[in-house]
Amino acid sequence: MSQKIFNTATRKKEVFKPLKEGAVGIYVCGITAYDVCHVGHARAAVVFDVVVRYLRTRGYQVTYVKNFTDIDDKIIDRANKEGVNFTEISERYIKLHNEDMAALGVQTPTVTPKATEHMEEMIALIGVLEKKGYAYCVDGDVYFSISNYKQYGGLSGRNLEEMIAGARVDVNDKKKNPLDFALWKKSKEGEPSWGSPWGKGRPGWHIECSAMSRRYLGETFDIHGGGEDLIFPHHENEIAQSQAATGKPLANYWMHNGFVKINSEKMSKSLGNIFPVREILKKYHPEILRLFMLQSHYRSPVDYSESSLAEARSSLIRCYTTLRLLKYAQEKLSADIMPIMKEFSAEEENYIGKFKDLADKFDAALDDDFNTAQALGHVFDTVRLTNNLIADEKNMPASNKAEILAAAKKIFDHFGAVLGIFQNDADQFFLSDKETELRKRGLNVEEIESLIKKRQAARETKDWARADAIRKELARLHIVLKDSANDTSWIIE
RNA sequence: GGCGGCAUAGCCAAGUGGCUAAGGCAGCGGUCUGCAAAACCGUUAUUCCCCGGUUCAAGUCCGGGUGCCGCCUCCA
Repeated sequence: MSQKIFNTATRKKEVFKPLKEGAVGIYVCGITAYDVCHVGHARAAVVFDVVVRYLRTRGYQVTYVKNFTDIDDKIIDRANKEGVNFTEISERYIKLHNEDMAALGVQTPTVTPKATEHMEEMIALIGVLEKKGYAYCVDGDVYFSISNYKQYGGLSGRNLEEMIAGARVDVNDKKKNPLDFALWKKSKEGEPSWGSPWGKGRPGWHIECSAMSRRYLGETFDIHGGGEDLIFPHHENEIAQSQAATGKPLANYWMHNGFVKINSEKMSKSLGNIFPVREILKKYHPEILRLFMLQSHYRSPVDYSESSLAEARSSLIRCYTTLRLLKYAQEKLSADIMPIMKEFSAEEENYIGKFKDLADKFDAALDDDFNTAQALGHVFDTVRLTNNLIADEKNMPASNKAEILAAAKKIFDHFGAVLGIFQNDADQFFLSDKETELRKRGLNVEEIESLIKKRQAARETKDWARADAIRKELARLHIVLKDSANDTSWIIE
């Protein structure tokens, strides 16, 4: 089956055809480095991480470019507030961004260019636009002239009259048209600046993406992505700049991820509901956050709340419980001596066929515009099938069993590699989850363990009343016990 | 005011013309267990916001209505 992508430019799902057979160039707008990353950044990062991971498992050679805006008004503001150089701000937040992304299991893009390191390219590009009559300089500022670029508005589906009628664009006497946007901004006294043919200044926001995508991916590349808020004006402006300069399409497919809402409200500074990634990760395992986001389609809005993360946690625990059972079953088996290989029974063939079928369906879901929600449905079906298998395996010859378990493991590895989950050893996951939950609830491990020991002693003397009393006591702390032949394990719910 | 999106069970969420409307969470009944937990089996939407229409056939297409949301200003 072929890859399909919903293209914002046409508002349709299209069959993906890369410019170069077997290779994909993708550019995603990264962060402006002036504050720590929040859930919204995390979603965009995870969405495109999965896109790139999946395309790679499909055999594409992917060049993934994600930029850092490291010079911008907000960065300068912050630097002024703290009384430090702007580079100190941008470097600090780039570093924190990288830590957050690593924690989320987001793979590092192929190239992560910074705006300040591409001044020459930007200035050259502005020069071309000026020469071709698409840009004009007023008093040290350079603006892109919308009226000279007839296709303006193509991506967002707006026309000039409508936008002017919208009349919410800022008033600036220097601009010929209120929708014209800055390519180059004259610097004020004391502001960071770079020399240019138009005098000292710094680049406008949009030009960096045009310059850097061109440098690393060429004049036309396959996929351009970002958050849906970037459609207008950022991506519209990028298209105008790049296409006016080259006369060629900028990108063939435009992908935009939906927003993260917080308890059904828009996340915004004024509402004070910004959730930084690092705060969330103190309370939840990173894969929980990933799973939560991947359970919705990437273009839909997703509503972040404590309860939805708690639900995602239960779902992930379901998966890791099975992964752990699978691991134990395999370990137990490898300790046994392998008898001679037998033919598969009809029942065993049935398992193998079903696993194969689920793996195919998983890929088909991702082929269809990266439908991770549907793909996860198949992951959970695989969990159930694996549980069935583990319950059934007693009747199977060891060698056949080993083969089927290995097939199941391989499928989970594939799911995990694409979605960036199941990347922990199962026991490790439960350990880490337990630590997080204990910290969150301020519970003490020693106390719990000591109660469990007392209960164990009571059980040995068959003092069920006492054992149950302790179980009840722990249940009040949301601790659920699981008894096995000779010990008791526990988990926090 | 302009442009766009969404509305599916108690909650979250796939499905965009055709077999029994995925999956997760929560709940209930059962198997297992000293009791539990996990797992498994069964169960929880005669119906997809409302009203019309197209069609042999609609959650899925078209028209109208209602409600919610996003963008148009920096924003993932």
